[in-house]
Amino acid sequence: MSYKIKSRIWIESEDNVLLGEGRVHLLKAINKTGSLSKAAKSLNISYKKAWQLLDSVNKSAKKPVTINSIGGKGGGGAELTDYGKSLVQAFDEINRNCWAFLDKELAKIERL
Amino acid sequence: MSYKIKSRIWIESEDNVLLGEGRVHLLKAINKTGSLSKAAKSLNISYKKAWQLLDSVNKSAKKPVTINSIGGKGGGGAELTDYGKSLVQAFDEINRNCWAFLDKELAKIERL
DNA sequence: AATCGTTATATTTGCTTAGACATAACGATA
DNA sequence: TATCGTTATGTCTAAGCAAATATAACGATT
Repeated sequence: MSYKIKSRIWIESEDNVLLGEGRVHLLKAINKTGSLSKAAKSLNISYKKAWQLLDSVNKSAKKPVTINSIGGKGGGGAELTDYGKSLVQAFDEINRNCWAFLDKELAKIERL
Repeated sequence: MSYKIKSRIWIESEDNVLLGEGRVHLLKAINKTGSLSKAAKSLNISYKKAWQLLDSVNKSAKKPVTINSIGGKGGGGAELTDYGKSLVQAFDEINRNCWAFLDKELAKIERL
């Protein structure tokens, strides 16, 4: 009962990271705010870091994860593609399943 | 097929880390060499880092994980207790099971 | 009591990484 | 064509963390 088991999972393609917890948080924030800069602010990370993360996600994904537009109405913005939304959903599901799985496994330590 | 899913798991008690991959590597090396300093060398980490890791393990464990002796024949040494050995074994098993579990889950991403 | 290799611990040095700052490019709208 | 808020990118500084260095304490063996 007194121990907690924790995990971090991430998905790589080649040697780039496609998705991890930070990247998924960012994608969710983009979906909520419609803009990369607003998403960065809401997560309290610098715009640059957010941009680098998003760039790396789009570069290692098979299909575009976001559509980014520069200039125009409101200066531009970013929004998730359907593919991006389903990636986020799948990652969350895997993560939740992993936690549940590990919680069961932890018993092997508790009973020692 | 082109994506890989990776994970790191660790076990906490209160807010100290009991076991993680680095700590388990260290425990295995101690078991092999019979000494903390030799274990550190074999893992290419500084003695100080090794000592800090081991100290934190022993502080957060319910029972002693290693027996460390200072001075005496050969200057001293460190060896795993039976409890320590079974902790290492259990952690390895959980880790392997987690990998297998996640490999199956990855299909949810591949088929998007 | 002198030796030896170890555990145990503090201090300082260096390096990688994150953050702050600055600025260019863009295009719809007015 | 001037404005505006955004995306996109470079540079420089700061800070946190890892590594290197130094040294004390220890006790069986000789």
